[in-house]
Amino acid sequence: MSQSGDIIRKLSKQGYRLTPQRMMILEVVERADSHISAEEIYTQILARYPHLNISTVYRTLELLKELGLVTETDLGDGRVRYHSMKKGRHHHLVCQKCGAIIDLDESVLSPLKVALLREYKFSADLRHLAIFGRCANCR
Amino acid sequence: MSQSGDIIRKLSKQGYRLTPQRMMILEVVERADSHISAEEIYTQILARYPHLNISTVYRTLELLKELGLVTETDLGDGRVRYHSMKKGRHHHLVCQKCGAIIDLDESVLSPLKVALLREYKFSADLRHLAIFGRCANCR
DNA sequence: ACAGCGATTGCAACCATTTGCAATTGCAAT
DNA sequence: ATTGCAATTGCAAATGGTTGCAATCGCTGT
Repeated sequence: MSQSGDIIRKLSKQGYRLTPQRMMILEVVERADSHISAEEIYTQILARYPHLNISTVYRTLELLKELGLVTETDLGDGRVRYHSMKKGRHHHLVCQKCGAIIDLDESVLSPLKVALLREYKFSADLRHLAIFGRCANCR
Repeated sequence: MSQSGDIIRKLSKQGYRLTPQRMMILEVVERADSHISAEEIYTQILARYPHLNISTVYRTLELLKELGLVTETDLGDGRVRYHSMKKGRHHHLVCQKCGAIIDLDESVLSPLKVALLREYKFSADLRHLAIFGRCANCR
């Protein structure tokens, strides 16, 4: 964790405490192959360290979101998934028929972001979106 | 309910049954001032007609969504809200600081829809979106 | 090293929504 | 009008996530 120092500083600078639970949760999210659910984070940590409650996982993920370290997205499978911001921004197209998930570059949404800013003076938080619809094969 | 005929035909044509519960739920959604929650639909009907279960409300709303009669949207207050399709399409900008909700014309999202169709051959279902961020006053 | 205080955690209860299943009911054929 | 059967409902349990509160713990100043 060469980058932990940054995060530790970021936390303590804003008056947040560095607890073992927080460190482990952040570590699991950063290590994760890709999008990981709260339950998955919870059971992974519990296997090695039994002093953790699921509500702490949710509260910590909320904090990491506010600090801009993770993003969340709902791919439509009844649970929210989290993703380390360090691993790059992107979005998803989710086919409602076959379930295919197509990754989408951030740039596709920049015109929308610009339009909302210009026409409504609204700064949209389009960090990690899931857009539902039908893929090429399912129409 | 001058339009009920349409809906009744639409239901029975596809093998769905016309139950009193369904009729009342649809009626309440169509009558509603604007975006209404499942719980609100449930209690409104229960006041006059006691044979209704909340899970029937959810299942009926799911059906009405599939038939294109209602849309749902999550304005970030921990419950999903429903809206009659007959009352026009629109989207919402939700300010995460002050909670302001700005209504958005459908047209703002058409360039995105076109781009996704052209570049990804993906037909996006952008029926009733909530976009989160910061409004003009809160930046 | 220790005390004090506020931040954080665990716990249990709660909330909105979904699901499996048996009982009921709408509707088509008779 | 009656029957048969699949669609629908009600119920109760389960799911993912949130919250209030008392107990605990990290950090700052001594």
